[in-house]
Amino acid sequence: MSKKMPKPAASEAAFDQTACNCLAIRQAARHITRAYERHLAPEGLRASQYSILSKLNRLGPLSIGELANTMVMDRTTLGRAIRPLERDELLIVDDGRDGRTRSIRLTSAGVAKVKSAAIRWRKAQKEFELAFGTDKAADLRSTLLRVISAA
Amino acid sequence: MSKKMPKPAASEAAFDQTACNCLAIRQAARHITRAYERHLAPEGLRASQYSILSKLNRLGPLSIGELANTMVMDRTTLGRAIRPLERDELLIVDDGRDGRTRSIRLTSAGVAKVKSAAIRWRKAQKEFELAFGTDKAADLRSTLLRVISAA
DNA sequence: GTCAGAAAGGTGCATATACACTCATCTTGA
DNA sequence: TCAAGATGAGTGTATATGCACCTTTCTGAC
Repeated sequence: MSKKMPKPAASEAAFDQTACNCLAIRQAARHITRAYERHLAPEGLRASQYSILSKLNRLGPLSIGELANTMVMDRTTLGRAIRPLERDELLIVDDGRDGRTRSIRLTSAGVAKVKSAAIRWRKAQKEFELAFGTDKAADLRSTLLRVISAA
Repeated sequence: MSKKMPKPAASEAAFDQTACNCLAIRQAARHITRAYERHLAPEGLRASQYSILSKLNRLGPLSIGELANTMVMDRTTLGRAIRPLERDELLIVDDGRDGRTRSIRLTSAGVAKVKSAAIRWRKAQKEFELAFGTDKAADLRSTLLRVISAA
């Protein structure tokens, strides 16, 4: 067997229990999320909440489904994720273009929150890229985009 | 400003709201997790549950803290994650080496579950690597390991 | 031996995540 | 016009995630 081989042959790689792509990315995601959330905590925002506000700020009002798509998130997950933000009056959900669709948009408080939280986000981003490398981070992001579009 | 520049200068990259490392990795993690969980669903296992069982199978009995560390997971998260597995009698938690520590180990049903689930896992792994590339996947995993150790 | 601090774990709380299922609305073809 | 299928969203359920705070147990210095 290949017990002592440092690298299994490519044909065997898919059977190496220690080489799980899913575990690898989930671990890294947990790690990075914790780091970013430590920075965002003073604003009372979780990482995904900041992402949602930031997206809305850049793209303008979106439906539940549209926002979920841009976040690579299940529609039902997003539908619940916006509730704390709605409760805190950072965004408003009202009727969309037809009777089925709902439209999510930032309030002025939401816009202000994005603005102040962005300062924290930048620190998190800088901290990560200082340790990991700015170019490496850019490469990683583009790789992760390919993950989403490829598989 | 640089509205039409396809790539902001490196010095500005950290301020590009669309270049969030945290969002990028969380999106990709959601995407991959969904794919793997679709394969694992017939076994009644979530992705992290399979990871836990697989780790225990390879490493033998571990304490809560040890297992949490190897999973890059908070201790309290893991402490709760094992409960469904304990309930389903795939693992057992008993006393560890001293009065504080607890020891988690697979039952024979747990070992059997890892074995049957591994077949599904292999299919998920193959499916992903077929679309993304086996070598690219190996590169990605090593990059993600550096993410964890670097930042 | 005792007490301070470290170490291991558990609980309360809030949010994150997605599937199966259901409901309401819209669109389209007959 | 109206019924079938498509589309958008909400609910029920179960697990995932980690912080703040707490208790128990251990370890060392004295």
